[in-house]
Amino acid sequence: MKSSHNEERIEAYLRQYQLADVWPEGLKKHLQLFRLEPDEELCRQGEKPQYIHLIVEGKVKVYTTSFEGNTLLVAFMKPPGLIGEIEGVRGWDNLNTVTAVTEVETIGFHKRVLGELDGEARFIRFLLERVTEKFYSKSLSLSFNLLHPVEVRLASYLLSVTSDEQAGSADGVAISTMKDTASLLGTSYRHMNRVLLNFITGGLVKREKGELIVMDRQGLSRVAGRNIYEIEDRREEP
Amino acid sequence: MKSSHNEERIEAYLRQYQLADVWPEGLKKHLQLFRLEPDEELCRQGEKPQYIHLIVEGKVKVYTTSFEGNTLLVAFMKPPGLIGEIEGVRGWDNLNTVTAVTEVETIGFHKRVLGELDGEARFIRFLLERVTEKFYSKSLSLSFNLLHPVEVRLASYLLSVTSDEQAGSADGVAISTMKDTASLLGTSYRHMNRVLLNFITGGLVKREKGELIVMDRQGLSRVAGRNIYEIEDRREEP
DNA sequence: TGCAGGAAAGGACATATGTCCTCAGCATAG
DNA sequence: CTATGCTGAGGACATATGTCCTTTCCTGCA
Repeated sequence: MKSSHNEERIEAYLRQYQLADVWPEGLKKHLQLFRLEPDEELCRQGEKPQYIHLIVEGKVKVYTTSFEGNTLLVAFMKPPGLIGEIEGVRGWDNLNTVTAVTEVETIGFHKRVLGELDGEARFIRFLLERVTEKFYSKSLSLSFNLLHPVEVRLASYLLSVTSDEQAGSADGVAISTMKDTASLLGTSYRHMNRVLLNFITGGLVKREKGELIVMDRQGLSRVAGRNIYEIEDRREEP
Repeated sequence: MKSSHNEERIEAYLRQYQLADVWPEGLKKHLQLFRLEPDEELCRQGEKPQYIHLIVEGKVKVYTTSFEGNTLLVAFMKPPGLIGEIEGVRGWDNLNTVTAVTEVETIGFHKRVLGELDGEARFIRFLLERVTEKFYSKSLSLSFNLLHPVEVRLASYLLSVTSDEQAGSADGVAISTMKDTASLLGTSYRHMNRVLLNFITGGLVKREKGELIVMDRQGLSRVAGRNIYEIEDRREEP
């Protein structure tokens, strides 16, 4: 993870996401720009968090490991998502592990700065709104897991890890990572394989020298219902 | 649901839960004391929320109904839990239905008052902390559901609905409500019955003229592992 | 008294998923 | 080139859970 202080780009991002007037002036001088390669770790469950990050570019995945050792996919997050704010506010250790799926850029500041912002009602209000939003997404994604079979979750997952970027072209997932994927989805590798076989039979995906190629996004979407792992904006009601 | 303006009791409660200095003065004159009988509804999923409630007495259960019609137990909540603050902050409709398990008292204020508190950093900060806490509990309880069989969830549930109050004495649950219970636990009545049969065989509970009697809390606890539906305080790290 | 109808219990079977094991293919050391 | 060992695919079986149906029992009403 590399960091820099490129102020223009930071400013540009803040403006892009309309945060320029929410973030207190006193905070701005502490902001850093971070950059991660795919698979790089932004933070790890159980460790003391150092920075609070705003994702401004790319996509990360958030997962958690249970006491028994199972891992569980919590969410994918895209701009303008916050990472580490809950732990930062509470002084907890990280609840989740976050890794980059694509190339990622974040704007971060050290959690120590949070202490200086106690009086900044506006910023705290901003945090509050983000946390409520996250709460909602988490509710949604976990009940999604609870209420849908692996087939649906896997379809949803495949759509998430391969989406947009090269929209038209065939988009591969390394099979070597599929083992982790299985546990991320809360199932066994064996079972995922079974489900995968169905997808292959149905022409939705195909295996090709160590990669999994999505052939039919439409078809996968049909299986997935709504692609619930993605965190979207939720409109406010008037 | 009955409401009153008994200021002394409200004050006493606020002091009891050490909230007297957090809640802005301007808010205090809007506070009302609510009282609910068992099974009474505090709020219903999908409706526009009117009040934000602080539970000061008794226990409520929080559940959600999915698009497909399955209901899912989200949590039990005891003092000093907040209800409706997330929806209130965001202007959403209620995400969950909340009903009283025991007799319940809450301190509530109309959500309209929230708008007047925008500048009250301290109170917003208070809300923020509650929401993060809730976020944590929700994470825990939903992954609990996801990672444990019905047997464990049912044991946990039985401990929750019958707990403390009459600690020693046999404590009954109406079987007629067990159908709802099944769907609250995210399983079918049929399956719950199967599990129940095991409990009965094992002497953990017994059936008796329309009631289910917990015979062996110890034993149930052993099955439940940690009784996860209860929302406890989570200590902050220094 | 006897019957319709509903609630509770549980039987039978199907499906979803987990665990353990085997087998084939490939890579790499010797 | 062959032995060794790993990785990925998939077979066999067990378990957890869902769906549908039948039986039993009670209750209110004709």
